[in-house]
Amino acid sequence: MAQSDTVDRILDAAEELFAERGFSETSLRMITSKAKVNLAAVNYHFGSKNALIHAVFARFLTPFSATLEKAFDELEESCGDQPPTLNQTLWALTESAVRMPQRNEKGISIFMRLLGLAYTQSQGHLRKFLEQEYGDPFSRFMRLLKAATPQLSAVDRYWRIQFMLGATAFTMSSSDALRDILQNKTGVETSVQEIAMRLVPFLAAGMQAEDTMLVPPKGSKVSVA
Amino acid sequence: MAQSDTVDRILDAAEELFAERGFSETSLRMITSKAKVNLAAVNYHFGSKNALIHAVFARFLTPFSATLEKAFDELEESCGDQPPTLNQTLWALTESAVRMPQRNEKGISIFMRLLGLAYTQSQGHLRKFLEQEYGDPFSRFMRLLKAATPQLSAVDRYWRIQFMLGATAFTMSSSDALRDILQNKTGVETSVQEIAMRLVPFLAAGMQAEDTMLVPPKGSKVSVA
DNA sequence: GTCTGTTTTAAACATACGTTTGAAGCCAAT
DNA sequence: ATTGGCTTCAAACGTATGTTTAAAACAGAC
Repeated sequence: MAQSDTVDRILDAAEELFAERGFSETSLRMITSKAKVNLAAVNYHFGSKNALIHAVFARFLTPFSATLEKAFDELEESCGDQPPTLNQTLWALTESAVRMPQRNEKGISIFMRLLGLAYTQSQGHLRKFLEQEYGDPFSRFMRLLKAATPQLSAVDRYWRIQFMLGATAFTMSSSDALRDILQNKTGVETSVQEIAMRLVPFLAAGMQAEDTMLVPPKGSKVSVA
Repeated sequence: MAQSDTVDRILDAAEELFAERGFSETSLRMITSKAKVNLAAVNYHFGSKNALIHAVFARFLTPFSATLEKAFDELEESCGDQPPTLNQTLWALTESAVRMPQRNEKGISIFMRLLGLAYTQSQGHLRKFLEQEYGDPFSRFMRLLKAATPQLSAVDRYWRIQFMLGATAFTMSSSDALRDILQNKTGVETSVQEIAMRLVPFLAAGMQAEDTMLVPPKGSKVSVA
């Protein structure tokens, strides 16, 4: 609560509403009324709705990318001249995400959902903003992946990275809903940490799959182009 | 052009625009002007924008689910009393999708993107519509997956299916863009069929991953809850 | 206490949206 | 030629959006 800082109250409300409903589906009036501030406050403090969206991402992503860079530094150092393994790389990313200081109990899952939305909901301005602001740690992650999977051809690696991104972004972007469904069906509670721990082995196994299965089973009508 | 059927022209334009920009970000005015029909035509022929969205999905999904049911029938028959394997099940789905008669060269990739959007862009009405209309083949697919992965716990299977859906929907939904990137970087051409053939082994491997990796590598600070 | 710059407020603005209306157009059957 | 049922059309409706305005409230410095 503190001294009722308007800017933070707006960011908190926006973060939550964006995650629940998406960007275009969330109006400034929803945000300001949830934040209990005047409608004009958003344009006064941020300039525009798009700038507010950027600010929501920056508030999480700036400290996160710093944490991630540090984790990669440590990892590479501890490996000496050997490149880190695939598992180590994926875990470094996962831990950096999970261990981020969280504003509230929902914390990380809200942000995962936002990242997923950023990817799927093709808001040009957001894509450009993220690329420009946080392209470096992303490229570094890509370089680590390349070193960790030397057995893959460039084309194979390219596609499998897309598959990984997809599984992650998609799952995280609806993780709340998915968790609720599972909760209702089986009574099992699932934390974001647990999802991540299930996701990593899945991704690692897929990434390292033998492509002997590339040939369809006999009788299949799909032909190799 | 045939006899300039307004309904089809609207469906074509809507399908393409929805896939490009999402549902809320596509206005009826964009659709009708792309389709070169009057604005009121949508409400006249479909009743509402939501009903138009449903119609776009139904036009593809109805024949597809019929094809898929047939493919599952054949598969189960050819297997006798043995349940189909994971690979067979995934291939049956893939082939049904790939072999659908396509209206144009983009065909399937447009529709994959729409399916991805339907999942992420949480449009309540769409979710309800799809569940109600096409829940049966989906449940059947789930049952086949369950029979093909008896070694997995229900919870593991649940999450891994989500990961599969994610990798698929995400990759396919942006496959055009991804293909172009790869084309520019390496000069390699990739068809949707080829993507599918790379995807299936990835999914199968992830699905069947040993979960011994569930324990983080030593030195990790992530604890099992 | 007055002044100065910042923040908040209520109101309005301009624009875009989905939807509705009622007249006009069309085309086959009478 | 006239009727009757679809279909198209231009125009308008009501509502919601992001943004701007100008006055009011506030805070700290002098």
